[in-house]
Amino acid sequence: MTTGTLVPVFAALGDETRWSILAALGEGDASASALAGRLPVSRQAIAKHLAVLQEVGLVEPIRVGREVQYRVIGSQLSDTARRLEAIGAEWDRRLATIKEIAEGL
Amino acid sequence: MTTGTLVPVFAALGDETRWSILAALGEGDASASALAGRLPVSRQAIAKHLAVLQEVGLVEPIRVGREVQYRVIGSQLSDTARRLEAIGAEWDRRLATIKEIAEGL
DNA sequence: CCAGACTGCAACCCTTAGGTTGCATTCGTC
DNA sequence: GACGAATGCAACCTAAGGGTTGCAGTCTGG
Repeated sequence: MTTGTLVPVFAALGDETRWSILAALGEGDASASALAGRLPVSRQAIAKHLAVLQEVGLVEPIRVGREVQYRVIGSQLSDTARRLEAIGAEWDRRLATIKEIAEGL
Repeated sequence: MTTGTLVPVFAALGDETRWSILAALGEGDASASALAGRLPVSRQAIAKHLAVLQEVGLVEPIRVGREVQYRVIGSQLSDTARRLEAIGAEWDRRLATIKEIAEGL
């Protein structure tokens, strides 16, 4: 079972505030300050969340003038989904095998 | 964006020890006590993790004699993967749209 | 029926994670 | 070149999460 760098991604996705940030970024790229205007948390809190998201490759920073805007990397979500799907399928397959054995096939 | 009950699942999947438990359960159903024999944590710690995993539907308890064995629900993993995939695709689509607009198509 | 094993509950410890405020710094824009 | 807006850094607070130990309860299996 290669979980590899997968767990930190899930940890990053396991926070409501970060999903709010991702959702807000879905409306278009935005800086930490801009996001702070739309979400009920401070700019610094958002900066920390963005750091976490960037760490696991869910978001990328883009300098625009004196701002640092962030963009969601959708492919990382898709990639993570595929890896999770593979694991889920693996478990289904394994359980099916166990079931067959139990039923004496 | 309907994240619904998705976030707690990711939170549950964002812990290495819980993946160890899931991996161990992949070898076959097992009780908290049995798992404690294979993993470097106490039975009670494992019991807590199992409670979390059960809470989000990743695992189900099965009484066998005086034991309570746990089984991985692979379909929940697959289901979560599909929902994540859908979100990732949505983002890709949206970014593509933004890109087209930016390029003046 | 009784001993032993397994589960369940509770209290407690410690670290981390999410959040805040405040200040320093950088870097465009005018 | 200076002002202002934005970022970055640091200290701090609090709650929650992962872990432990200990004990009570329950229930099977011989």
